[in-house]
Amino acid sequence: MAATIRDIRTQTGLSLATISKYLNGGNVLPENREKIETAIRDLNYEVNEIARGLVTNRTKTVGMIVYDIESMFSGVLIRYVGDSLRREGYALVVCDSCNDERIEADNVRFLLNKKVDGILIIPVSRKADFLLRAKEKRVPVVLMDRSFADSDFDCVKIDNRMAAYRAANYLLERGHKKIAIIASRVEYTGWERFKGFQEAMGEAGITVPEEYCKIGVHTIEFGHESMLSLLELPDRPSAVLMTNYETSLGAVMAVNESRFDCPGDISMMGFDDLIMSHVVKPKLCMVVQPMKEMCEKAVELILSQIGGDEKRPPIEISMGTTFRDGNSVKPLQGK
Amino acid sequence: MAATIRDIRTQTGLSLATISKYLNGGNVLPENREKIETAIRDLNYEVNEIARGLVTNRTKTVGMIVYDIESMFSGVLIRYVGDSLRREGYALVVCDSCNDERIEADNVRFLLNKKVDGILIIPVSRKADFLLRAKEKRVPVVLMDRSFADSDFDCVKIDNRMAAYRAANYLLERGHKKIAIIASRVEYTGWERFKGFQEAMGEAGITVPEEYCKIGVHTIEFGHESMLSLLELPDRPSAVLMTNYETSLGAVMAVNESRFDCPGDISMMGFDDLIMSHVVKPKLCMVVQPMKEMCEKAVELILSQIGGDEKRPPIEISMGTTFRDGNSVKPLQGK
DNA sequence: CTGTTAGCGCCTTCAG
DNA sequence: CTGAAGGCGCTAACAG
Repeated sequence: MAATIRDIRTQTGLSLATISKYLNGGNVLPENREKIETAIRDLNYEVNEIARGLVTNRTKTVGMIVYDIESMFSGVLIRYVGDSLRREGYALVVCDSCNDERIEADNVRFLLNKKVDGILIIPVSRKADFLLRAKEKRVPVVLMDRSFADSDFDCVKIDNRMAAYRAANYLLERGHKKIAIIASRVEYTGWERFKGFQEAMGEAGITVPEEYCKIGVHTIEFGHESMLSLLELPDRPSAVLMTNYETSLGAVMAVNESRFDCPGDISMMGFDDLIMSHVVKPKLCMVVQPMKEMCEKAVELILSQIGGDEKRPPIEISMGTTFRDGNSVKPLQGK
Repeated sequence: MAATIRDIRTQTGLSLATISKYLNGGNVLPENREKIETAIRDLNYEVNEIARGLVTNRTKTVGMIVYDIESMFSGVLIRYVGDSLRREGYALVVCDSCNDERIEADNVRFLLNKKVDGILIIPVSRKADFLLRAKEKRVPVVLMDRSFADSDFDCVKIDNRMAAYRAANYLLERGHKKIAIIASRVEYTGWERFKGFQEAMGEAGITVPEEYCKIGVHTIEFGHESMLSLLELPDRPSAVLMTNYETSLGAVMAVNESRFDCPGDISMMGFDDLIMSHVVKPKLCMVVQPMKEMCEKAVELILSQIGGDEKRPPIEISMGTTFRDGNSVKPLQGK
């Protein structure tokens, strides 16, 4: 049996209160402190977090609900979040929504039942209803990567419209006019990015033909097939913007398998500098999200909610993106 | 405040014991059962797992330690394990060892401290020392994907040697003699597979030249650069075996970027049918691991240990692999 | 600074 | 089948 606080009492002759206080960083006479410390060592004592949790109503555990754990993007977020949390002694319980709103709602219930101290979530649903229970129970929630139309939750994401807007302008400035896009109607981010793209094109006075707009899902497959069909178009675009990691990867593969050359025949601009870019040829120009910073910020927010007694208004953080230069975009003569 | 068992008492007039028994599936008079059930609904009662855990010494939580959470392989395992566990009401706490033995040992300590009911682990270390503490505390452990030289833990994996052995023979039977391999000296599986490969080649009376053996790490980068350098060899191999998902992916990309054609100039055989294969050209021949089954089995084992009172001897399950046919291997005229 | 005394919410003997 | 009482390991007021 593991040693308990009582065993320490019998060995030191001190009272439970004193020992507890010591364990929680209170002030104790140096002489007693000494005694306790040796007792802890002798007995191999470790606090029982469960017992502590029962009284403090804290579990030192936070839940993270991701839209799809098989996506690279989720994987990276889990990693950074896990790291940051761990550094503060918190465990991370991961739940996968499999891109399904029903499962997502279920995940929230599950985590609340497990008494997590807070929930980080990359939501699938576009409405916040399913988070109501968390709010009722006053379990802090932080949205990541995506937000709701009128959310009053903390949220950490990037400015998706702006990112795509700037990406489109980058291409426009280099003389491209026939620009296609591979985006998503399912994923919030894909949709936002599509709007940013449209905005830039609109301002440039260009109407994007329908066959240049590949709006589907953020998967490797979709990126792949979209790029293939774009390449086969009679009036081939001169540049393509892929709005996330998976579609970027799929599109690059498609081009490399084809008889076309990038950037010779077609220019490409991607999203999310994960592994691929260090490997793939050509070196892809891309919009880079500050993944690590996002995660650290999200953890900071959730911990501040957990620790904070006075509740503050929700904070929505929109981070900027950066460009990574490559050689996948050819400047055209025009302009 | 959430409702407690006491609130149910006041509403039903029954005693705590009766209610508790009901909650744990015991027999209760139908009339009382009725009362309790309506009270539960009225009060929105949910058992407090924390409190229950304190007395039963169970948390309904298991930990999973993966060697590297950014690897696709880990991602898939986490997914299936999480699913199976969840179905039984268990939460999954994920820890990333970042391929570092020190972090790995720390993860074990952390999980034990969090009082998980069991630990699933894809180990980084090749020795089991760091798991001793778990054994002392009688926390069940199940190894996944990799095992130790003399482990007495439950373990679920594939027969790596045999898988590679058969893969090599597949190539040999189709007349290939100049076969190269991309494997790993770091990852247990890569090393095992390398041995299986060597065995098959040895039996075929072929000595594999040193420059055909790319032994490094299981990363996309390594697969990529290895394939590039193999392609540049004066005496180019006619076929290459990649021993895991990441190296397969990297190698395919390398070939597609190069001036060589698969299977025209070079044949390829990969490992692990994750996403890539549905996308990539050519359709890759590969060794497929029964990921889902492995995970289900692992969960079954850990739960049986958790639930079982009498302890049984450790079980080591070695699953078979299957082939997925493709068109990345060209039969040679010889033989 | 230290000790005493209650619980946190639940389960589990025991009697009845 | 039901009820009463004790305790899981720890924290949180209070007094001293």
